[in-house]
Amino acid sequence: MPQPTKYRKRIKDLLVSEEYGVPVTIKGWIKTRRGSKKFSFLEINDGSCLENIQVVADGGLPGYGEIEKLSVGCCVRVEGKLVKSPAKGQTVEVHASEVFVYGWSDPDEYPLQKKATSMEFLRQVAHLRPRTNTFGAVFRIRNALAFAIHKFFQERGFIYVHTPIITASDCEGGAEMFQATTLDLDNPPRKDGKVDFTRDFFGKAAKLTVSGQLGAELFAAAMTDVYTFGPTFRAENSQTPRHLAEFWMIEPEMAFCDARENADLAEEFLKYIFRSVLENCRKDVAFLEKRNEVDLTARLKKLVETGFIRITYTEAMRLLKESGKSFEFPPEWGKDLQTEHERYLTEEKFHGPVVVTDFPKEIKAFYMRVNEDGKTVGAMDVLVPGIGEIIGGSQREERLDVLRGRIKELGLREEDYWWYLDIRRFGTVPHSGFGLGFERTVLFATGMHNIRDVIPFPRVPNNAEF
RNA sequence: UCCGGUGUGGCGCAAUGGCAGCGCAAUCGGCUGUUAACCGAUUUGUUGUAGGUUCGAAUCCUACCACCGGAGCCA
Repeated sequence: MPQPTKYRKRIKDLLVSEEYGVPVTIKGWIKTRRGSKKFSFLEINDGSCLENIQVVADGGLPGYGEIEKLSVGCCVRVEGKLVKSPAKGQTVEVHASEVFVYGWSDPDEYPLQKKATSMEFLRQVAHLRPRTNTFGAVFRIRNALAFAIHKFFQERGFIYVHTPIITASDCEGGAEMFQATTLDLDNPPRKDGKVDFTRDFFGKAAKLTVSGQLGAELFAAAMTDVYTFGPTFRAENSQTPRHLAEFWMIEPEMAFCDARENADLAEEFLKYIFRSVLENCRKDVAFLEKRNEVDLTARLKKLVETGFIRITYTEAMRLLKESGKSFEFPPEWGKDLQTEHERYLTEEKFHGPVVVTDFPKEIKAFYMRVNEDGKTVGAMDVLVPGIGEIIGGSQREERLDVLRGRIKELGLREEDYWWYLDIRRFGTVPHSGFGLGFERTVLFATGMHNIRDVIPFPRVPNNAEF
C-alpha cells in the first residue's frame, strides 16, 4: 500500500513488513509505556489499525529522562530501525535512535488511562474517544462500510446524487423537522399574528431534510439508477439506543424496478457490504466481538451466506398469532408491527433477516404503490436480529390518477406536490427504492449497543456537544 | 412524551439510618526484554442539586437536573 508520505510509515504496514534493519520514521500517540532506567517499551498507535507498534528505547539515548516521562496520550515521532522482535507478543518492533515529542499529555488530567471505562463516560469525552481501541475499531468499520456502499452502487452503474439538506417543501412525510431560519427569534416579523416567513431567508419556511427520497425519485426518472448518501435530520424526541436527531441515510432509487427486484437489490446490497467488513476488518471485528460479547462473525457470516426470509405482512400477522406468545400489543391485521413482533420474527422464529412486504396501505406513506388487491401497498421492511428495521422501502406509485387519489384520501394538498406529480405526467415510469439507516448498519456490523457510539459526535435531544 | 433504574475520589464500584471504603489510574521509589509489566509506598471525597424527616442521612421523603434502559415515533 502507498504510504501517506515518504517521511512516515503507517503502523498497519510496518507491522507486516519484513524489511528488517531498514530505518523508519513512525508518528503516533502513546498507548502505554513500561520499563526502567535502563530502557523503555513504548506502544504507539496511529489509528491505521487496532494494534500498536512496540518501540524499544534504550536508556543510553540522548534525552532518555524525557522518554521516561512519556505517558498515555503523548504524541511522538520515533526515528529508528525495524527489527524482528525477540520476545513474544509481536513479530516486529522498532529500536529507537531518537524520540521526539510533539505533544505532552499530563497523566493527572488526561481522561483516558490504561483501564476500563464505560461507554457513558467516553460519550462525555467524545473528542478523545477515537483514541480508544473500541472507537478506533468502530470507526474503521464505519469507514469500510461507507466505502463498500459506494463501491456496490458504482460497480452497478448507479449515479450518486446529492439531494439538498435544506428543503422548503412541506411534503417529506410525517416526521418532525428542524426549522432552518435566519429570522430574529426574539422578535420575528409577524403578519396577522403569525410569524411572517415570507421575510425569512428563502421567502418561505425552510426545514432540514428528513429524507432524500423524493429528490432521488426525480433523478431516477432521468438517470434510471441513482442513490443518495447523506445526512438526515429528525426532530423527534426519541431517546433510545437506536435513534439520532442527525444521522446518515443511503437511498437508492431505480426506474424500471418493481417491488420484488427492489427486495432482491436490498438483499444483495446488505450481503455485499457486510461481506466487505468480514474481509477487510477481520481484526476489528474480532476485537469488538470480545469487547461487546456479541457473536459478531457468526452474525455477519449468517447474513452473508443465507437467503433472507421473505414473507408478506399478512403472513407475518398469521405467524405472530399462531406463535402462542402473549405480546403486549396483540398482533392484528391493519396494525403496525411492534418492536416485540419484529424481535419475535428475526430472533425467535427465523433467526436471521426477514423481509416483510405488502403492508396495509393505511399504515404506510401516500407514495407507495397500491397493489392489485386495493388494500395493500408494495412496501418492504428489512428486519435484522438485534436492530429491528434496518431498511424501509417500496415500489412507488407511478400512476398519476391513483397517486392523486391517495393524496386526496390522506387530506394532503396536491399543489404541494406539483413537481412530484409532474414526473407522473411526463413519461412516468415504474420505480422503486429503499432507505438504509447508516448508523443502524454500523451497529449491526460492530455489535455496539448504542447508536450514539457509532457516529463521531451524536446529536440527540438535549445534547449537541462537540 | 410515558414507565423503570442509576447518580459516591480522575475512572469502575462497595457501604440500606450510626467512623465514607475497595480496585484501577495517578504520584514517589525499585526492577536488564516488558505485554492492561511487576514489587513497595503515598495522595485523592461539599456522596448530582435544592429542600425536608431524624439525636444522626450516601442510605428515608419531595422537587428538579443529568445519564442509562424499556415503550412510542422511525432509519
